[in-house]
Formats: sequence, structure tokens, C-alpha cells
Amino acid sequence: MAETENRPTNFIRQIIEKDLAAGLHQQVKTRFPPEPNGYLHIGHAKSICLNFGIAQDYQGACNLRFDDTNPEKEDISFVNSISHDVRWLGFEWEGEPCYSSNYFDQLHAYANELIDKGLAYVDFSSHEEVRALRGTLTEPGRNSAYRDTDVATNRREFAKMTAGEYAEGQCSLRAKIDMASPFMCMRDPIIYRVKFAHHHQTGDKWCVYPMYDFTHCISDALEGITHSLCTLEFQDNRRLYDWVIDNITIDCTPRQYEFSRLNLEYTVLSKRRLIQLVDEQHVSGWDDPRMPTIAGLRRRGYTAGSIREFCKRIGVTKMDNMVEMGMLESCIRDDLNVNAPRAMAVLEPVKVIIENMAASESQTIDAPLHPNDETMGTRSITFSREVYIEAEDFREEANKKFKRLVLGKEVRLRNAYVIKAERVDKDSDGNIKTIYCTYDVDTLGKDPADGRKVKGVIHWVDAATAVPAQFRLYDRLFTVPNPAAQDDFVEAINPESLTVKHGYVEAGLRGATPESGAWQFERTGYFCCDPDSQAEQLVFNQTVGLRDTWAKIEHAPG
RNA sequence: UGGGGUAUAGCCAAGUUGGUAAGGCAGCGGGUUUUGAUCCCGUUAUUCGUUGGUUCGAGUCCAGCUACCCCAGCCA
Repeated sequence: MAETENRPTNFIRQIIEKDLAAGLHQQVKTRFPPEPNGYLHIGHAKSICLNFGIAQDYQGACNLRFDDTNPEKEDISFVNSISHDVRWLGFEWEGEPCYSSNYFDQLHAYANELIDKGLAYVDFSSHEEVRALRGTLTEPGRNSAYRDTDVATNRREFAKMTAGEYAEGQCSLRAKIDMASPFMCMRDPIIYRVKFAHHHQTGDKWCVYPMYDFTHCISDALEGITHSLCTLEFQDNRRLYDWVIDNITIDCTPRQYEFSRLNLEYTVLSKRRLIQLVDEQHVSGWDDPRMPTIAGLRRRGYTAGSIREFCKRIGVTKMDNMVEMGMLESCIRDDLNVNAPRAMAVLEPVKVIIENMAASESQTIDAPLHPNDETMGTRSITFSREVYIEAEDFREEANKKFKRLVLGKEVRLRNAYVIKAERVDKDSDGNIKTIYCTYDVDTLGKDPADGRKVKGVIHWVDAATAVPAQFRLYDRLFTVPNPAAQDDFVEAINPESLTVKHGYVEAGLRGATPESGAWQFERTGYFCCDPDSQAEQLVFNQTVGLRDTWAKIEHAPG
């Protein structure tokens, strides 16, 4: 609903439309290929929306493929969370999820094909020797002493490697390409290494694992991927991608296209840094509401639709970018503004006693669930002699710009009556304990009969039926726009990224759960119930605040 | 002269047979409003990294320059 309807256009979709028009493919096929070594984040959402979105819009298909060639870093828990998050985002992959590890047998056979063609060799050089011979960005590399080993020997040595006869690091299988290539990845890249590691999918079957560059292109070809979309840092790797496909016997020629990865201000989007935040417990976990992970955003209250809309708005190009948080916030506000029912909550309560109302009296008021959408219906709220209002909504004195409750002045209680502040009670420290007011009985649902204007409206909760609740307010996780550029990004963590408040919500929210959806707490922001919430102690996360023009006015110079 | 990429408003981004700068976010001004919200209206690049060239005409074509990003894991 809040999602814009027009289909996105970008250079990749243009290539696809051209290919389709030229009859190059009868059906477009893409894939989303995460390594299961962490949780998905908003940057992955960009890739997911691109790949699955293309499949949807061009009647094609998109595979979910776990690129699991490095068992040491991977875990089955990540394949589960990734599958869950992709579905939650609203996408469905073609058939069963795929795994690069499904192709280990075929990959191994292709490695042997390369050996047979004299295009791969087993190298017994040490890590240090390999590095030293690789050369530098400006100097060519030099050939390894093992580069000209004969085919039969290479066959035999690779078999021994595969059989576990060599230790990790003792040898590797390398493609024989060009040690003088200006593309570093073409200087006889290692395509298989020895790793005595248990694999979450293949168990202990293998002690050699193929490298990314060798695996990815072949996996794409085996799955019939037509357009293999990845991020910019793989542009050089495309030469190797094509080299492998060109030098093995395979009847599919997928094409790789690169787009720029997403950068979001005031957060980090690299797997390495997110893992560090979790491991060092700077956050409560992968789903901490301050995290840019899908799980974190979900717990924070972001909807799948708002994330899809965000991906649509940021577009897909090859330009390096740094997207403002405001862009993301605008997407969730647009969604929740139309979809979230309204309610009232007081986050920092101060008691108001309405002196001209009987203590025994309690009224029930029907309040709209949405001011601009009456089809959403109404809710019942109660009003009685004692109510809570927001501490910041009262001042003993204030100028005309302060459209709230001021001593001796009137204000409208949202959905209820006009009240007037008569006097206050303070504690020994001078803090306001209670505000004594009177109310105008003839102002429910109408303006004062004598025509006087009351411009301020504040929210409130009936003390008699209020439900206590904890509110968690979040701020940006980092204090600088680009924490990844810091020497140590951990030092840029915002110590005030979480603020906890204790107040009240209206009675109707008793029993709220994380499945209840979102509310707009009027004049405050959008909230959802956190999984930590319990019947005796409701916990609400602020997804995002309302646009706050008052803050600008109040803090404006002069 | 290692190579690969990218340069359009504060941010994101259209612009693709060269014809006289879309849209979104943010901002600003105004209107409606029992949310300082929403909504509505208006406004925001004489200019497309820069310097030259071709052309009646260039963001789009050509040449030079500059800036930024990526590549020297047996990571992906």
C-alpha cells in the first residue's frame, strides 16, 4: 500500500530487457547467493529485491543458493536464519534451496578437466612463496617451480590431496593462467585448498574445498543462471569467472554484472563488523533493534514492505553511495502512517488531577483508530479524575510558541476535554509531582461554546485503567556517518543509542504481543511490542519517531 | 600510463538515435488539522568533476586532466 507501484528501472534490468528482446534467453534466471556465515542485513535486502524482483517482473526464476565453500566460517544456524529472512521479506525461491556444496563432485571433476588440459597444477609452494611470487600491483609475478609439472603427476597429486595425504597449507591446486596479468586474480589463482574441516552439509566427506572464484561461475552455469548479479568489488573477478567457464566443458554461459553495494549512514554493513558487534556484545545479538540486520529491523518494527520500498527508492547503479538514514525512516513512516492504528501512551508520566470531576466518575470515550481512515473503526478509552500526561507537555510558564499545557492556561486532551492548569504540587527537590486542573465539561467532541480557541492538543492516559509499560527508544548506533572509515569503528559506537523509559499505555493495549503489529502512539512515534514483553511487563520498541517540527522550532537559534 | 570502476542538487537517482536537466528523501514557504503527525499547494541545478574540441545545438560524441572506490586471502 505504501509501496510505490511503478516498476523500478536500472541498468541491469535494461540489459535483461535487451537480452530478452534479442531472444538470448527464453527465461531469465537469477540467484541470491549468500555465504551462511552471518545474518542478512539491509545491504543483502538490496540484492534480494534486485534478484527476486527481476525474476518476478520478467516471469523468470530466482534461486536461493548458499555459497558454502568455507566450512570453517559457516554454520547451519545461518542457513536457517537466511532462509527465514528471505521469506519474511516476501520472496520465494525456485524449488529447494541450493548449496554450492551440492556441486562438490562436479566441481572436483571440472578441476580434473583443467588438469587434463594442462590448465591447472598442484603447487607445493608455501603461503609465503605463493605470496612472494604473485608480484605486486605494479610488478608482474613469477612462475612457481611447480607450474610445469606434467599432467599425470598433477592428476596423481590432486588425487592424493583429495585423499587427505597432504596437510593443510602443504599444497593447493592452481589454475595456470598468467603470472604477469594486470588482474591479480588471474595470476594462477588457487582454486582448491586442503581443509580438514567438518562441513555443515557434506560432513567429513571432503578435505579439499573449492575457492569462490572457481565455484561461483560453475554453480551459476549448472543452475542455468542467465544473469549473475554481484557487487562492484567482483569486477576484476569477472575475468576469472569467464576464464573458468570458457575452459571447461559446460553448456551454459552465465554473464556476471556488478552493482554498487549499499552504504547506510551511521551504521556498518560489513559482515565482519556486524559479527564483531555481536561477538563482543556491543549489542544484544543479531536481532538487536539497533542492528541493520533484517532480524534487527524486524524486531525494531520495520515491515517487509517498507524495506522493499526502501530498496526501490535507492535504486541500483555502479556509483559508490552513502544513503541517509532519513531515506529508510521515511519508508517505514509512510507504511505505518497508513497502516498503524493510533493509541495513546505516556512515556514520562506526570499526574494530572481534575478537581472538578468526581473521584467515582469514569467515562468511556470512543476514539478513532485512525484520524484519516474511518474504516479502521474506533476503540474505547476511559477518562476519569486522574490522568497522566507527558512531563514535557507541561510548563509553569512559556511563550506562545509552546502549544501545550501551561499554568493558568488551557489545552485539549486528545479525544477528550479541554482542561485548565490551576496549580502544581512539587516535591522537596522542586520537581512537579501533580498538576491540578479543571475541565470544561462541554468540550467533548466540540470546541468551547463561547468561541474561545484552544490551540494545543496533548495526549494522555487514564490513571485508573493505565497499563504500565517499558519503552525502548533507539538512536543511531554510531556517532559518525561512516564508522567503517574509523581506525576502530567500535570507538564510534553511540553510548546513548538505547534509552529506556517507564510509563503507561491505554488499557486497550493490555495483552499486546510482538504479533499484534504496530501502533502509532500519537504525538510520539511508531511502536511495536518487543519479544521481551510479558503480560506483567509490556515492552515497546520505538520503530521511529514522528517527524518533529517542534524540535526544530524549539531549538532554532533566536 | 599496473589493472578494473565511478563522477548529474545536502542524500539517492532518471537522462541510451545529441535538441535545451524526471522523480524520491531532506530543506524552505503557505493552507487544512482535536497528533507541532498526516494531507494539500508552492519552492529548491541557467547546470551535469574539470579543461578543451566537434556541432546550429552536448549531461549525452571526442581528447586531455582531476577526484574517489576496488584488486597483491590457500575469505566471499
